[in-house]
Order: sequence, then C-alpha cells, then structure tokens
Amino acid sequence: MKPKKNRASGRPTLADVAKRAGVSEITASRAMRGVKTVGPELAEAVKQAAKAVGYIPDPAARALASKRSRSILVLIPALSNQLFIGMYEEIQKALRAEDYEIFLGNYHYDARQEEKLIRDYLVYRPSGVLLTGNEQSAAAAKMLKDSGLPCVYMMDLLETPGTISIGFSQEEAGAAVARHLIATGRRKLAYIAAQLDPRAKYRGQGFQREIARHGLEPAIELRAPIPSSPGLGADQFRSILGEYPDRDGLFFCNDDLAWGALMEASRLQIDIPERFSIVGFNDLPLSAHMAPRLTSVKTPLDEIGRHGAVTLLRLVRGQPVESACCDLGFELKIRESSLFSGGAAP
Amino acid sequence: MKPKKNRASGRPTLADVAKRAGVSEITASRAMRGVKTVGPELAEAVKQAAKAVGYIPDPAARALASKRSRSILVLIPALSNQLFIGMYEEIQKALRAEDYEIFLGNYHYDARQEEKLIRDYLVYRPSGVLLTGNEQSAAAAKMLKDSGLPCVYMMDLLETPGTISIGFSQEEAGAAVARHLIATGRRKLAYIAAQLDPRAKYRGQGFQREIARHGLEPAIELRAPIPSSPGLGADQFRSILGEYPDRDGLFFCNDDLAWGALMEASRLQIDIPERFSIVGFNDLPLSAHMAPRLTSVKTPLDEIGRHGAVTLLRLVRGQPVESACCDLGFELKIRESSLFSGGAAP
DNA sequence: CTGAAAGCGCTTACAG
DNA sequence: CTGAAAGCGCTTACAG
Repeated sequence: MKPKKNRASGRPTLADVAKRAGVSEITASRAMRGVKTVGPELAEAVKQAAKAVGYIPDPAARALASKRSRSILVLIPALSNQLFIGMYEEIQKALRAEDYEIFLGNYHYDARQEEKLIRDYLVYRPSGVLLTGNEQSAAAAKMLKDSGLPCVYMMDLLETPGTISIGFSQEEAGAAVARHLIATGRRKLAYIAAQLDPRAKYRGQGFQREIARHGLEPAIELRAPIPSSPGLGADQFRSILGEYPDRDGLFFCNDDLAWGALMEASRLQIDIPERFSIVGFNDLPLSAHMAPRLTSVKTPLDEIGRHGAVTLLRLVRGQPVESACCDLGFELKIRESSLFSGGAAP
Repeated sequence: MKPKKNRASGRPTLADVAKRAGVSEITASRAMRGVKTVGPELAEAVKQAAKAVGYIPDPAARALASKRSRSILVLIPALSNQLFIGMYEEIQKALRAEDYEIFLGNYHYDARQEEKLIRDYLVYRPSGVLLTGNEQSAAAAKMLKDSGLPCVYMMDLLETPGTISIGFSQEEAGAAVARHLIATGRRKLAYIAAQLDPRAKYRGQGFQREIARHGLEPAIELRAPIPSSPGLGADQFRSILGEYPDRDGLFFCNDDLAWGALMEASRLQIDIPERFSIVGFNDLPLSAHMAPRLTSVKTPLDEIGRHGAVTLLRLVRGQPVESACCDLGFELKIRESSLFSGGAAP
C-alpha cells in the first residue's frame, strides 16, 4: 500500500470492474454504457465483473465528465390540481422504466417560479425537458433554447415550427360542451372559472364561439382571482342564483368547482338537472360518483403524460419522432347533471 | 492560447471567479460556501466577482469532490391520495427555501418500490432522507443505516431510540371518533377501510379499543384489497345496507370513501345523519363542502411536512433537534354528517 | 486566514 | 475494436 491521500468513497469504481475483468477502464466504461464498438464477449465479461463487485456508476462523475445526466426535468403547473397527478404518474412510470431520474418542478402556475426552476435544474444537465403549456417567460424560453435540450410541450397544441407538442384542443372541448347544452335545450348559458389556468381561457373561447355560431346570446362569464376549489364553486353557484337567476346551463372550467355547485344545489334543494344543467371539466374520479353524476369532459391527461415522456426519450436518443403536434382528443361524458327529462338527445 | 484539449462547458467556473477576485480557487470556493475562515472583505469580493461573471456552481463537480449533494430524498407512499400533496408542498417550500433540491420518490405503498427508490437515489448522495412511516424493507433500512444519512420519519410516532419522528397518534384519532359517535348516541358501529395504508390499521385499533372501553360490541370491519376511492366507498356503503342494516355509525378510514358513501346515500334517499352517522378521515378540502358536510379528523399533514423538512435540515447541519418524537396532534371536525337531531352534544 | 497539490470517478478525444 | 492520457469543476487534506 502506497501512502497516498485517500478520499475515495469506498464504493466499487470502474477501476475495480476493469481490473477484475482484465480490461482498461475505458473499455469497462464503454461496456457498461452499451457502446457498440466493444466486442460482445468482452462486454459480457465486464458486466459480470460489475455485478460481482457490486458496481454502481457514480452519476456525479458521469455528469461531470460527460456534461449530461440521465435525468429529465418535468415541469408541472400544480400538484394540488388532481388532474396533473395522473399525468405525472404516467411520466414517472415511462421515465423510470428507462432508468431516467426525474427533477420535478411544480411552479404553482407562476411563470417566475417556473423560470427559477428551469434555472436551478438546468445546472444538473438533464437530458431533456417536459413542459406543460408554453407560457414560459422570455428568459425561461431563452434558457431552454440556449441549452439545446430536447423539449416536449404537454397539454397545448403548438403551431410553432420545431416544437413538439402533445395535447388536445381546449377550444374544441369548450365547443363540444356548448353543443351538448344547446342540443339538450339550454339557451341561457354561463361559463364559470377560477383564475389559474391559461387553458381555461381557451375552453371559454371555444364555448362562446360555438354559442355564437348557433346565434344564441353569449354566455355570461364568472371568474375568480383565486385557485379552483369546491368552496369557490359553491360560492359561484350562489352568485349565479343571485345575479343571473335566468341561467339554465352552467359550464364550470374545473370539476371541483362543479362539485361545489352540486353540493350547494343539494343544500338549497335546487333540482339538478331540472333547474340547471351542470357540466364540469377533466372528469376527475369523483365526478362519475356525484349525486347527480356529473357530466364532464374526459381529457387525455394520462395519455399525454405517457406519450410526452416516450416522445421526449426518443428525442433524447436522437430517434425520429412521429409528428410535431399530436392531438389526443377528448371525450364528453354525458351524465345525470346535464340530462333533464325535457331535453332532447345530444 | 496553448493548444490544449478543450472539454470545458463554456460556463464560468470557480477559476474564472478566483481570477477576477484575485484570489486562489480554494479561497473562492470557501467564500462561495460561506466558510467562516475567509476574511469578510475577501468573501464579499469573491461574491461580487461571482455575480459579475455569472458563476453558478456545478453540482456534479461538487458532489464528486465532496461526496455530498445539496439535495434531499423525499419518500411518499402515494401522490394520488390528496393528503400527501399538501404535505409535499410544505416540504418543497421549506427545502427549496434553503436551496436544497428534492428527489421525490413515490412508491405506491409498495415496500419493494420504496427500496428501489432508496437504492437508486442514494447514489446521488443526498444530504438527508425524509420518509413516511417506517415500514421499509429490511434491505432498505440497512441501506439507510449504512449510508449514515440523517433521516426523519413522518406520520408515525416511533419509539425506537435514535430515530426522529414527527406525526400524530392514529390510535388516539380512531379513539376520538369512537368517543364522538358514542357520545351522540350511536351504538352499532362499523369501521370501513380500503387496503393501502398501515396507518389505517392503527386507526381501526384505536377505534375498537375505545368501543371496548365503553363496553359496547366491537365495530364490524369492512376492508377492500384495492386503493381508496369514492367508487369503493359507494360500494361499501351498499354492502353495509345489505349485510349490516342495523349499523348506525360508520367510520370510513379515508374521506374519499366517505364521500362516495354520502353520494350513494343521497342517490338511495337515505337520510344522513338520521339513519347513519358518517365520519371520514383527513379532512380533505371537499369534506367541509359536502352535502351534508362531512365530519372528519383534521390531521396535521401540512405541519408534519414543514416540521419534518425543517428538522431534517437541522440534522443535516448538525444542529440540535428539539425532540426525538414530536406529536402534532389532530382535531375532530364535527359537522352535519354525524350530528343527528336526537343526539347529545359530543 | 490563505494557498498549492492532489484527488473524486468518470468520459472525451486521440491514437493505433 | 481497445487503450493511455487528459480533463471535467470542484473540495479535501495538508501546510504555513
């Protein structure tokens, strides 16, 4: 033993693997990474040796030498909104199956927080970035561009050339809700939203556009400067009763608002759907179990997450990607809350 | 310019900062880390220089050299259960405020997944670990112990010497629910659970213990081998009606089960609380807005998250910690679903 | 209180 | 297809 400064971690290193396999370190490195130029039997011997000594690559050393880490930055506007949980679960499953670690950034619908997360996590040199929407700040967009990292945008369908996006049309979904309400005889509509999500705005626009197309009066719009919640929905329902008692069809931009409205209606003994048709959005698990069961738009969040992750991984590997703008559609789930007996079929 | 192999990232490094500040690299390093031995004016000069050149420390180089990264591993049993979201948000806030990155591991109540997450993330050399419960596998427990990392256990109160835990007594909470039901005249009780959470078991035990103490017949128990959901709660409520129609007080181990039961009751036009008192657990945001409003146990999840993160950070810094086992209590929120007119005050 | 040297564990960039 | 050398950007361990 030479008297040498020892700062080693004690864990087996590539040198240990190489020695055991009787090859050089660099060959061991290539074998472990699956680089093709290594002879198959040598590669196998190295892997055996790695297993024998219990070798686990050090991600820090890897990142320092290669300027790249086996991780993906995932940016999600909120965790409190249940819809993104399912999306994240699918992302997680797809990414971890390929041994990518995740840096999860939750920015609370705040572009500045998103920017800080991007700044903070880019120094970890992730292999790619999965974003929700494209309302990034100019500075954030520049950092992403300068990084040269592959990015996939979830939720919105982007027209920008060179961007890969996966989602569905919020406007079409809003329009579908309008068509359903109109087809079931509703004429006095309302669009009721919290103030969080830029996508809720597109939904409202699609809703209004379809109403206009039918030559009906525009829906009144309610908006609150606070996050979506059942309590807010209950309050908004009472506002409708007080200020717009002539309404007959209420489209809530989120299921949780609609839940609150249904509960408040029950408390006030207002018949749903007789007095009001009520429609939610996202079709969260509880909605199908409400009393009355809530009509909602089932959005392909889980598929967006899965497909987004898989697509990003293809980009990371330099593999071809099918399409630049992938529309996964949506499904209107018509249930009791919007099917009053006097109405026609949708 | 010497003809030298260039593998640099192009980003400013500590060498750039040192040169600009007219000090050695190591002094710059110490100044950036806030090591006390650096003279105050020198430290200031280095920080100015860092800002001027736009220096950001490379976490990979840091981790490689120091064998420690400025990150915390956070292990949570599930994201789909809303209660852990609030807890995680608080953890996130506390940790990011101190510039720690988070490795979030979601193990779906599966000890093997938890073990894999620990194995995978320990190689990143986090500074500490925040765990939920202590049902880790033996291998996982050994890895944690061998790592020597500070750990904080959230949710359960652990007796094991040397462990730091923050939570509340599930048994006490279960007992409190029993006391309330009994005090309001209920005698035929049921405990209704999904099969996910070991803590639900303790709740049930506390519930039964209190019932026995009052000399009443044990609560019947319903259990399902699937995750908690409103749909399951609705099914379980129908089972009670069919198989145990004599029951008068139902304690659901999770609010979402209770929501499903309330909805099903409404659908079947069964009066709550006249026919059944219904109590949930965790007091999720919707519960106070149900019709009828749901009695539930408000658990200090957010506080557990915050306190857990802060305590772990103290351990990481080697600062003293107040207590080894911190009980944050709970609060029974009595609402309409368990207050039938014939009942006495709790 | 400050610094020159060495080292962390990998991969890149050349050679052959 | 395999390897010797150098380097990634920081911090540890000694000195003084």
